[in-house]
Amino acid sequence: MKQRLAAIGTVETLPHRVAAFLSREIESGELNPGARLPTEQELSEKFGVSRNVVREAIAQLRADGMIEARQGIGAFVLAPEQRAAIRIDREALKDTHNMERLFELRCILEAESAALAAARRNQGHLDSIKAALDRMGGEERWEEGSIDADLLFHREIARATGNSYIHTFISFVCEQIRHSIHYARMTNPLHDLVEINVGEHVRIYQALVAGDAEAAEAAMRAHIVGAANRVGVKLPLSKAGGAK
Amino acid sequence: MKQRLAAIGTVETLPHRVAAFLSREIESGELNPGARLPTEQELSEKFGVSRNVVREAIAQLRADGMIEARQGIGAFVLAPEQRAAIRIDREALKDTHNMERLFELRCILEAESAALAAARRNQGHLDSIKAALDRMGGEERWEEGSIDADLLFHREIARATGNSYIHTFISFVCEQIRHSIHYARMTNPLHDLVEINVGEHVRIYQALVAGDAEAAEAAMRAHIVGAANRVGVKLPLSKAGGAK
DNA sequence: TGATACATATCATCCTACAACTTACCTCGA
DNA sequence: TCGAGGTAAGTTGTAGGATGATATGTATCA
Repeated sequence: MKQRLAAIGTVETLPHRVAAFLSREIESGELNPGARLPTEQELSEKFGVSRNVVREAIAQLRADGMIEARQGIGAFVLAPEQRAAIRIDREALKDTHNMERLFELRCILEAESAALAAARRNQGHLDSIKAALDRMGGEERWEEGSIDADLLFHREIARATGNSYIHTFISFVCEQIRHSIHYARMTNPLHDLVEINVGEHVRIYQALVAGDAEAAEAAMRAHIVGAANRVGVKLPLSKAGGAK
Repeated sequence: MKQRLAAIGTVETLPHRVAAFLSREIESGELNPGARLPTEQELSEKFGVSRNVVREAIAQLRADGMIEARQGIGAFVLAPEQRAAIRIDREALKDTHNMERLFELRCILEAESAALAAARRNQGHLDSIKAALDRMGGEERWEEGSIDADLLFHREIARATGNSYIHTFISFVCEQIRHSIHYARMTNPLHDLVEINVGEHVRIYQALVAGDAEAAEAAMRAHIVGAANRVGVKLPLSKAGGAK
C-alpha cells in the first residue's frame, strides 16, 4: 500500500502547474508556433506566483523545445517538429482511443525488436530474461511484483537488441502503459487483478533461445495484442491478425 | 545562411549547462538511482552560480523524471525506467555507432508505419504526401529546402497512420537525425551536398496510392537503408537485407 | 537623410528572506 | 530507564527586488 502512495506521490509544485498550463495551451493550438508568450512579469501576475516560479516553468518548456526565449525580446512558441523531447500526456491516456494508439506503437516497436533480439542475444541476455520470466510466474505473484517482472522481461529483451535507443523507447512506452493501467485499476475496482499470461511470455522466450527471429516477432506480436485485449483494448493492427 | 545561424542559435544558458552536467553524471552512472544529489547550495557553490540557476536546472531534470526532489530532504536520482520524457543526447550522435543505432530504430518505426499508412490513408493524406514529394524534386532544390521537404514527406506518411503517437515518435527521430547530419555537414565540408534519392520516395508514394501495405513497407525499408548508406552509415538490419 | 545616442522593454542572473517540511536531538516526566 | 513531546537545524519551495545583458524603438544632431 505504501508502494502505491510512493508511486502517486508526485506533489504538484507551482512551476509544474504553470508549465502544464502553458503546455496545454500550446498543444491545443491556442498558442500557435511563432506566437509570443506573455512576459514573465505578466505571467507571474496572471498566475499569482513569483517570477521565479514562472522562470522554472519556462525553463522546462524550453528544455523540451516547445518554446524559445530570447533575451531582450521575449519567448516564442516553436513548431512541433522542433521538440527536443518526447513526453506523453498521461491525462490523455484515460481515453481508450489513445491507449489503443499507444499499444499499436508498442507493438510496432517490440515485434521487430524481438526479431533483432533473437538474432543478437547472448547467454547473459537470456539469463536476465529468464530471471524476469521466473519472477513473473514464481512465488512473488502479488500484483505489483509480477507486473514489475513483466516490464522487466520486456526491457531485458529490448536490451538484448544491443541498441540503447530501442531500449529507451520501449522502456518508455511500456512504462506509460503501466502507469495508465495502474491508475485505471485504482479508479475502477472491477479490474483489480491484472491477468498476466505466462504462456505467451514463455513462447517469446523459447523463440529467443532458439534464435528464431520470425518466431520471436510473431510471438511478441501475439502477446501484445493479447495484453491489450486483457485490459479492454482491441488492436486494429493489420499485420497482427492475418499476415504471415 | 541566416537559416543556419537560426538553426544553430541555441544559446548555452547557465541552467542548461548545469542540467547537462548533472544529466551526464546520472547517465554515466556516477550518480546511481536512489543516490542523493548535493544540496542546492552546495551545487550553486560548486558551479559558481546562484541558487536560482541551480533550481532551474533541477526543475528540468525533475520534469524529465530523472530526479525527484522532496521538500525538507533533498533531491534523489530516479531509476531510468521512471523517465517521463525521452531525450537524445546530440553529442552522442557524433559517434557513428550511435547514429547507426538511431537509423535502425527509425527503420523499425517507419517501415511498419508505412504499411499502416498504406492501409489507412485517405485522399487528403495522399495529397499532402504528394505535395512534399513535388517540393523535394522540384525547382526549390537548394539543400535546406529539399531536406525540409524530405522530412515533411516522412512526417506526412506518419500522420496518415492516424496514430498521433506514431507521428510524434517518427517526427522526433527524423529530426534528431537531420540535426546531426546538418552538424556533420558543417564540420566536414566533404559532405557538403546531401543527396536525396527521389526515386526511392516515388516508390513509397506509389505503394501508398495503391494501398499496398507490403510494398510500402518494403519500399520504406529500402529507402531508409539507402539514406543511411548515403550519409556513411551501414545498417546491419536482419530484415532489411534478405528476409521478405 | 542618415547615423549616433538614449530610453525602454525583456530576459538572465544574483541576492536575501521567509515558509513548509523532514530529521535528529534533546528535554522532561513517568 | 524509557517514552513522549518539543525544539533546533537542515533542505527544498516560494516570494520579491536589484542588477546585467540584449534587442527595439525613438529622438537628437550633423
